[in-house]
Amino acid sequence: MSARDEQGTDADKAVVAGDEPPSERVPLSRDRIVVAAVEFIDERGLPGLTMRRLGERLGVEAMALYRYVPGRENLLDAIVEHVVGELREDDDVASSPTHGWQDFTQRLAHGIRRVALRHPRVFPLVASRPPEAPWLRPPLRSLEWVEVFLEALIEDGFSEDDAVSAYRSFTSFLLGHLLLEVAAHDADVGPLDVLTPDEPPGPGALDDYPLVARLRDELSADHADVEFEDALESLLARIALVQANPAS
Amino acid sequence: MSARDEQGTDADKAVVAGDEPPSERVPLSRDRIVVAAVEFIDERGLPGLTMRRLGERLGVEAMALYRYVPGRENLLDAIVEHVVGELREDDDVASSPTHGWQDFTQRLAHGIRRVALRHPRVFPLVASRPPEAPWLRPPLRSLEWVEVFLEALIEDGFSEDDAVSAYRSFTSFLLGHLLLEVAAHDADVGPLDVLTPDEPPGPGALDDYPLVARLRDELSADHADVEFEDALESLLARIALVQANPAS
DNA sequence: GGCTTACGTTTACATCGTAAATACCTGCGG
DNA sequence: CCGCAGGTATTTACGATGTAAACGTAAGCC
Repeated sequence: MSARDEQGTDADKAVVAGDEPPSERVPLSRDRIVVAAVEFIDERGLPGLTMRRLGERLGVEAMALYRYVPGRENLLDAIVEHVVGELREDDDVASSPTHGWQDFTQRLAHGIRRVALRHPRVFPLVASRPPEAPWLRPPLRSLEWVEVFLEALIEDGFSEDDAVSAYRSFTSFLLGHLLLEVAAHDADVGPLDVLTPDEPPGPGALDDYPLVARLRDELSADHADVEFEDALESLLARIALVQANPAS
Repeated sequence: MSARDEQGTDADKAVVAGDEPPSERVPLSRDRIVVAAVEFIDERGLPGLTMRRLGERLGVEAMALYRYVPGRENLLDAIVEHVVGELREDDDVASSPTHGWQDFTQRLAHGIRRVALRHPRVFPLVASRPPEAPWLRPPLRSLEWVEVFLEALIEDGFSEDDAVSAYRSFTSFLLGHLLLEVAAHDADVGPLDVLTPDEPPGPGALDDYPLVARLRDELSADHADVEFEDALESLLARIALVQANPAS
């Protein structure tokens, strides 16, 4: 899946560039399908995605997709891979650590956060699809990133075990924060399509919960930015401790 | 799920066996349905749960369920509520904080972890069902627990804003850790039923990722217990900082 | 022309959630 | 005993979904 797969979306470009005048239907391709599927979920949510509707969006019958995608489950995997793959095109995230592990992991975290916020309705999929291997922990589900993460720490003097343990903390942190951030922003992985989110809880519903009632504004407020920053900083500080003090 | 449910299809037998002479068929009930559904997911995974199969397990046609449950989506919500509700029956988790916020939140965290580990295939549902209100952050999706959490902190001198912010950190932490722990232990929210987990990655697949290859044992190792402990402790320490120093 | 090959469509089927109508008690007043 | 009323479960039915299999169709090549 490398030699020929740039042909996907860019097949269009080649055509637009205008080599071949007659009968120019862009043929389907795995890449075009996946991209369309991501757009679809961004717009209408995961539960709305069906093979037939996706085909429709591509001007094609559902069954045509099966030439490029073995089935729906596989398509979902491909979607996850594609979205996580956007990290590679993020110039703020170095593909190899050049300014130390803190700089690198900071950038990596923010890069993933950008992905999550760009595709809030896809992210739960990234979070919950069963990983292919135990070491591919969401949301960092790609061998490349695991490798480079470990490399960054070990190069900076972490023991191997400490690097692995940092990797675990890092992914847990990202997963929890981003899943909740994204859920606040939008989400619905489960139910139907746009399903009205129920009226704001009936008055009196909070009567037995005075603190929640009193703090509901603050509880609903969106401080995701600074919270992410603070928690990330604190996590990295904690990780740094074990590096400075290899005894523990 | 204990005294009488080995029955299922043969509620008749119990009757024939003749304990209670007249009219002793256990009637269906919302609770029986939810309990059966949780068991079902525990055994066969979320994707295997269909109305028909659940009916079958209860010795009943699918449509019978609709008298007690408005539909599948509602059932899923009820499942989540039920499972989170198990917290109330956990004697190690105080229903109101009596030994200070640290003790309380520690116990709460461990209680939720116990729930997650008891129902690893249900937990992703707890994590990903769209919350009813922005302040009901998974996995603490119940007004009661939010209220008592805030109460614990505020009673111990936290400002209201600090309590809310601690609540946020706490839930993010739990969600990330438990989701990943549970995913390692089992999981599959997405695909079909028991779907073999693919053979251990073909040899040579890791050739380009020497660190991952070298560390794969450590990467697959299960240190969830101590990791959870350490991370929780560190989180609580961080939270304690802001309490001790209300300036920041 | 007639092949082959690539791509998309048609048709078909099992399974799903669920609406509506129906059948099956079981206890009641006559 | 009758019928009958209300609750409970079943039957039947429909539209939507994922996907297997067969079929059409068009382009390139001999």
